[in-house]
Amino acid sequence: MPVVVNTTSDKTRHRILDAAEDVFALKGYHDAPVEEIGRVTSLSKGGIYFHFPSKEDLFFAVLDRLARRLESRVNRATAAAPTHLAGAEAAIEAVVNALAGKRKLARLLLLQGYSMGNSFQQTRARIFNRFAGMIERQLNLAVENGELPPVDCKVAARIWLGAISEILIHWLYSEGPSPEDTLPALLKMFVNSLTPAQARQSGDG
Amino acid sequence: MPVVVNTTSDKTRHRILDAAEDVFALKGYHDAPVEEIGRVTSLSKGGIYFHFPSKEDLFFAVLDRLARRLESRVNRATAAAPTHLAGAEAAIEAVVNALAGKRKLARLLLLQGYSMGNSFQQTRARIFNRFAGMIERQLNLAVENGELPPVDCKVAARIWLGAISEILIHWLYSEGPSPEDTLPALLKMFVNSLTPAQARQSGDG
DNA sequence: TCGAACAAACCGACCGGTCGGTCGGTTACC
DNA sequence: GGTAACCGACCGACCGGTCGGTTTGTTCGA
Repeated sequence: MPVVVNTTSDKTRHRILDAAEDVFALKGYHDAPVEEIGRVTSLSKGGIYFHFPSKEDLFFAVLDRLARRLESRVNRATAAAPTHLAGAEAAIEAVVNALAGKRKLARLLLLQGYSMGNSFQQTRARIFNRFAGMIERQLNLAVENGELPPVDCKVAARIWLGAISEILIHWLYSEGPSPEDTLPALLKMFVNSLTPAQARQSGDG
Repeated sequence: MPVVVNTTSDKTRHRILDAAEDVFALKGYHDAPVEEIGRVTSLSKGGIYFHFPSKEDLFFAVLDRLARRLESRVNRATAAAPTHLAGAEAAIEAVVNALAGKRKLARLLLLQGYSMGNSFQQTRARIFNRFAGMIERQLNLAVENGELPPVDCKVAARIWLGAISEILIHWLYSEGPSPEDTLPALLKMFVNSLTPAQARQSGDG
């Protein structure tokens, strides 16, 4: 039942993906010559092209693998949550935690994805849409379940996806503390944003 | 007092910036040959290079001009707001409104730089930091003024900058309705996120 | 056990095209 | 006649992709 195929070829394929992940993450699409991926793999350019039809395809394969891994991690986190709202929080937390420790992967997923130019945009959109969808689904369930008042879940999911993305990107440059430290504040605002505000007393400061 | 210099040269410089704005916005940095900017300007490649030392410099000049314009627009909006919290809202609204009507500029500011490679990241960070700072300042004032309870204004500003950025990017891809339509929902969540939530009743659905 | 036969995996020189940047020269204007 | 503005042919580097050829591994018949 498991799809066991060509062992040798498969192993090499993964070696190439690993190397490409490193090189693309570090240099971006255009500044990463295929030859360099070959160097890291101890393979020639021809060897790479034996396994992948083009540089673009290789790049897409790297991103897809990464997104799939992250996605399953998020799914596990949401499944373990006691409520749907907690599931949404867990989803956000999972993404941040997964990328906070790994600058390389964060760079790849959040920045270098754009580096290919216009032809890549659909893929970026697809990946981000998938994650937005995961948050949105949790929020919808939370609303149906009465955990939340009716809110625009589509917009909310997009907002918070953007929020964590920007937090992570900023961390990538700023060399500041880990974004995991800002998680409590972020999650608090997240929940607050979805629940009606208390009647505010007029300013007294 | 205003720096009036070389009229001829200055005019051409602006013509080049205008053309570059178009071409870069449409094609992205990497896929926009300098010659094409020349074609639009009715100038030769050499003519371009007489006014700008490199393609990178030209691109940065385009971005700077755009960011500066947007910034002054935001400043005007915040200055006109009755409270500091309203100022923060106005800042967000101003950015969205400014870019919602102009796909071209939004693409340029939010996407097309990345194909330049890593040297773009610093500029991206600088621009985003400026806008985050503008929001943060308003929030700090609002807190000082008692319009808001104490919140982590740095994190909040970054979050909401990311939110509007992602909303706009998604709109750029999705060809959906204008992001101005999501503004009410967005601003409501924005204010809610900064104010303590009502005691929530336990789920009853 | 050997080795012929075949294919999968891999090599790396090379091609073709692109494009940033240069530079000797020309034009326009004072 | 001097200078700022501009031209455009050209250079050189880079790099994705190709392809004829070599190596490695596997199969199978004698």
